[in-house]
Amino acid sequence: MVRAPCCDKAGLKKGPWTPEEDELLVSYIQKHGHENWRALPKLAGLLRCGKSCRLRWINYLRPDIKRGNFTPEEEDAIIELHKKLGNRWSIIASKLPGRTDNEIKNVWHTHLKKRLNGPALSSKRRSSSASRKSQAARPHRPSFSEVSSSVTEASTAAVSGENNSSEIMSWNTDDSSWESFPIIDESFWTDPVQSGEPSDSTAAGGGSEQTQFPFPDILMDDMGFWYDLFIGAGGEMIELSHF
DNA sequence: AATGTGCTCAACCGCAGTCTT
DNA sequence: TAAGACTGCGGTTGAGCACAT
Repeated sequence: MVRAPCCDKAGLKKGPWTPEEDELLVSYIQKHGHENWRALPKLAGLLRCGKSCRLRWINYLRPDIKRGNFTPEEEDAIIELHKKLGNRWSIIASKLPGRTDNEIKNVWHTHLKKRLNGPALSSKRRSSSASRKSQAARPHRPSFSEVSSSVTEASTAAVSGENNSSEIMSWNTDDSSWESFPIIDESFWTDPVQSGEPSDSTAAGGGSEQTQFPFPDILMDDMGFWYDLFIGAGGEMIELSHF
């Protein structure tokens, strides 16, 4: 085989990422994208394996990560989707804009599972992340804007959290450019009008306990294929994909 | 104030599927 | 077609924090 041998772990750093490493990673991806994770750390000057870089980017440095606590609507969505899909966290995450599979997995194991199975949360902790007063002593967890603003201010001026912008940036690997998308704020989860009234199909069943929320709805067709629908801005149903 | 316990979450590990040569 | 490289996913772990005693 012509390819280089698999990840040589000797000398590669592990553990929490430093702000300097974050900056290197963001800076590199801004300029070159992330087509080859394995080669990326070397090219970016990082002593990390590609896997670690990918994880860091996907879970924390990506510009479209939604920060903050999970809303009750999001939690309900996770529960509903988990009923249908099981532990397919990446698919569940794809239905919750701005949330990562890792984050959802954590919330499920530490919070939602207990809410479903057992008695209410212990008296010691009544909310998950909401009760955390400070993250200061934790490993550095910067926002994308925090990292990228020190890299190239111009390219990230509209990133979430800055300038009260209503857009987030996303790297398009097809044409190696940044794309902007509307920010989905808290009201997205709580205001059904904003994202279009869900069709009757999700609310049908008169008085059923089925949660009504503006997420893609997972359905199974006659052939046994799962597919999902997303409620468009005008309330129309948009089929996204089969899986 | 000190200690113990439980919780959170960032990050790692290993596996499986896909891709490339 | 086979073999190895690469990517993505789910499970798990452990450091550090909050809260109770």
